[in-house]
Amino acid sequence: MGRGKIEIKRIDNATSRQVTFSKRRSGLFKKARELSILCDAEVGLLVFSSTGRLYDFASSSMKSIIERYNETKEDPHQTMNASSEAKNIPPGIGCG
Amino acid sequence: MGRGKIEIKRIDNATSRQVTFSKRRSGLFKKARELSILCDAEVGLLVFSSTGRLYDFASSSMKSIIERYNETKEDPHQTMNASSEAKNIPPGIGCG
DNA sequence: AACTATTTATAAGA
DNA sequence: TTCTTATAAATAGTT
Repeated sequence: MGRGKIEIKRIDNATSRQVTFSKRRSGLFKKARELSILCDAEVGLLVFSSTGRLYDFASSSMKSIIERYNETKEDPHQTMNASSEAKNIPPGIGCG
Repeated sequence: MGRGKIEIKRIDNATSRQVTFSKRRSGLFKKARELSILCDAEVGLLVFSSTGRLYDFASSSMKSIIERYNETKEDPHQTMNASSEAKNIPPGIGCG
């Protein structure tokens, strides 16, 4: 979205990269917040800039979200999950 | 962005909420990935739907991102951080 | 930091 | 739930 289309590849110019990081980070966090509110979802977002600074957002508390993540990973049964690492079939959807 | 503007508040209708969740989740993950590539950032995103399903994205490995997060929280010195929970002053920006 | 021309995302609807 | 379309938002390049 902008004056021109861009390729999704690392921005070489450090200044442009910093400016884009600032703009897109802002947009990403806004959307993470909106998703959590609109859809009643629990969202945790962690971003480390290339200079090592941390930016985070958590709809509840990051600690509880990470704990829930770890529990879900240990016990995939409790709620079933569809992570990008362990693809699976949604429970009760399309399995009538 | 759509046929009409919407308020950012929980969507009551369960079906609409599910549809919106699906669309926006997709957009959020796409942008998380783009930010990590364009700006050479380390990004971790955790989303639990209201039905308890987990969706995640990690530009490297979620484990390492969580560890880095915990380390940064324990030792705010190593790189300084600007989390939403602990506001602070950006190092070397706007300071003289 | 502000400004817009454009590209994207997406709310409704089919 | 996938596809389409009108419109709202995000943002790339510029100032």
